[in-house]
Amino acid sequence: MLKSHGCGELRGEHAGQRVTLAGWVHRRRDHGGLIFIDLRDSTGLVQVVFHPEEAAEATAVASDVRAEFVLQVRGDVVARKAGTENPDLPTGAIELQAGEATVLNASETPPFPINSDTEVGEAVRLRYRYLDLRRERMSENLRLRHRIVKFIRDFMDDRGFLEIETPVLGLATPEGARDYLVPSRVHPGSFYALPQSPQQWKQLLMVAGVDRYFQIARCYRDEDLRGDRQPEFTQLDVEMAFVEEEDVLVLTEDLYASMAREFASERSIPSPFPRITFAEAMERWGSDKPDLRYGMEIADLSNDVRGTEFQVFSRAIEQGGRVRAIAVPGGTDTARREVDRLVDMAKEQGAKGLVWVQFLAAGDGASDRLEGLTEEDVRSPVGRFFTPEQLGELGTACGARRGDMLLIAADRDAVTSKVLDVLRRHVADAQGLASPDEMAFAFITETPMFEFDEDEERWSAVHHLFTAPWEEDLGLLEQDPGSVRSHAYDIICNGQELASGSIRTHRRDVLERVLHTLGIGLEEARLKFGHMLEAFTYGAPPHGGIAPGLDRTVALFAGERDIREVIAFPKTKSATDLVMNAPAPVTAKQLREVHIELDDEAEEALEDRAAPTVERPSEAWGAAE
RNA sequence: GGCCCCGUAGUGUAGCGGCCUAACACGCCACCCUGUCACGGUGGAGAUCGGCGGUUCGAAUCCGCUCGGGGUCGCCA
Repeated sequence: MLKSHGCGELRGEHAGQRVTLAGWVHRRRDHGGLIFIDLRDSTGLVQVVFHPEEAAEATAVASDVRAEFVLQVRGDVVARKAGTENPDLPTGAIELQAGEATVLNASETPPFPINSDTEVGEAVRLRYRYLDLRRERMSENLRLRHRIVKFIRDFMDDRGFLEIETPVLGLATPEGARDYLVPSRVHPGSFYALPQSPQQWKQLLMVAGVDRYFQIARCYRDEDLRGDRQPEFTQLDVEMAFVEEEDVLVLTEDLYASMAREFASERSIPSPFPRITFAEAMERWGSDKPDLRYGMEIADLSNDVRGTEFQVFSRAIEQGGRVRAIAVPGGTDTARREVDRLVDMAKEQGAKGLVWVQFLAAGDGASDRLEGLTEEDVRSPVGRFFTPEQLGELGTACGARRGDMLLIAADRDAVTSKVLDVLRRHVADAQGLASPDEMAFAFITETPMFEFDEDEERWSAVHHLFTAPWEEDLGLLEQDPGSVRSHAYDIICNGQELASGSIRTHRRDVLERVLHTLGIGLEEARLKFGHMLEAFTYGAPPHGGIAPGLDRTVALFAGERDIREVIAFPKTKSATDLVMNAPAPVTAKQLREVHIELDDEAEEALEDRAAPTVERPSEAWGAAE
């Protein structure tokens, strides 16, 4: 080894020892004689002192060294002189008196500072990801991710789960996301698909008699990206045989509660995790993944406004919709411009409009209840349709006080839910209502089995087609698919879905009826799912599972908003890798081998293909090899 | 695929028709400084404003296209 200790490991008790360290020059403080260097490696930082009188050669080396040079130093660990300790540093009680120093490698000045957490543009960070990962925040995220993965492996192992790898080269699936395809050289015209998840493999493992399976599995989806979506991401894939919904939920709660204790002991979690049905979540928050850290629940005002002459409300109700609202605390202070913005946001979500009512704050000491309101106490575009008392009653129904603002939407439930959910989250964000010290876990259960796809005019599976419908709803499968409940469930936290799973249909007859409802004919089913249908005829055990998103889970514990911050080498929004510059064209020979021909669009795109925007000084260097 | 935002020295920002011969901070280079730890001091180098085209007497500033990054809706679980 080129070093005897990690830089960050040294403590007072090491004083007097002779050690060898190796690491990067984090920062250099040259006093024109005496030189201090903060040496950094994966374990942390330590201060190295170079005394010109005691180690002239080493000091000469130190004076030529620059940021990010790789340096090896041999010397004595000494307690710092009284008054020169640094309490901000774990190693601040001691320092290394350099005896010898060797430059193991020089470094160009990095494109952005490694030794400070200055904000740097995404593109530059991704282009030089290996340098970005050297920075404290990123290296801590990598470390946390490792600890979480290790924790999960130990946790699953303790409970008798077997980690089994499944193929990456598989079969394209007709349902769900777009597949990444891999052309076959040996079978001209045929393609593998990268797995969107190991869903079918893990169910086959259940048929194989593996009672308890898990895998830290990479999944691939060729869809447009977001801050919380990458083309390749990682799931903790879990499946169990001979279980019911309750068993999976209990395991999942145990896992997340344990992780929260281990990695976020300072944050509060609910115990037990609330169970909320899908229908209740939509009713109270308009979302299947509500942020439960704050209130502003949706109230149904339909009965209060049923007979109103304000047609926006009455007509919406006549047409089968409802009038629903949330009360924004302190919303009366909202500037007119911001209120207009809320109206625009509502329209973007498909609402025809948004009615708002502001209840002006009462004078000092007066009650803030919505009683005895006068014209002056209320501000609203629909003021002339309602008396102040009527508006006050609407407000009271929403739990509003004086000073608050009602946001009222009138439409089909699908629209009002979506609109009020977006507004609720927006307002909470703007007002900082969500406490960072809270992790509001909850399960969402009784998810509908199907939803109607308006575009394709057919039913599609909300979770996926192997999900088991409720036994008591089986009769509705053909007549009223929309009201069939399923044994699909999600675990959510702070407005994010962390995992979803289900009890599967292990019976072939039920699976065939589900396929029928989805409009997948027997012939097509045999072609795409024949292996599953077949496997289920050989004594498939009842089984079910769940698949937590690992990236989101780590991001949650790391306090990161964006899963890119917890992935070592993420891709940009356009699914490119800025480090390697992938994807890239391949040679004509490679294309011929896999029997692929480019169309005109592809040829044109290759001609216009932009040179890398960021200069690559190292390219000439690489080309010489 | 639609809509929106951004693109100025190495990094982060300012400038938003002529005052820009492009400013500031950090970084970088040189010199000075023996106890600092975001060390300090003095001096200096460094961008023609992502690219292309247009408007204008005049463009970093306005317009169009394009490339790249990001957000959002669709898509995706």
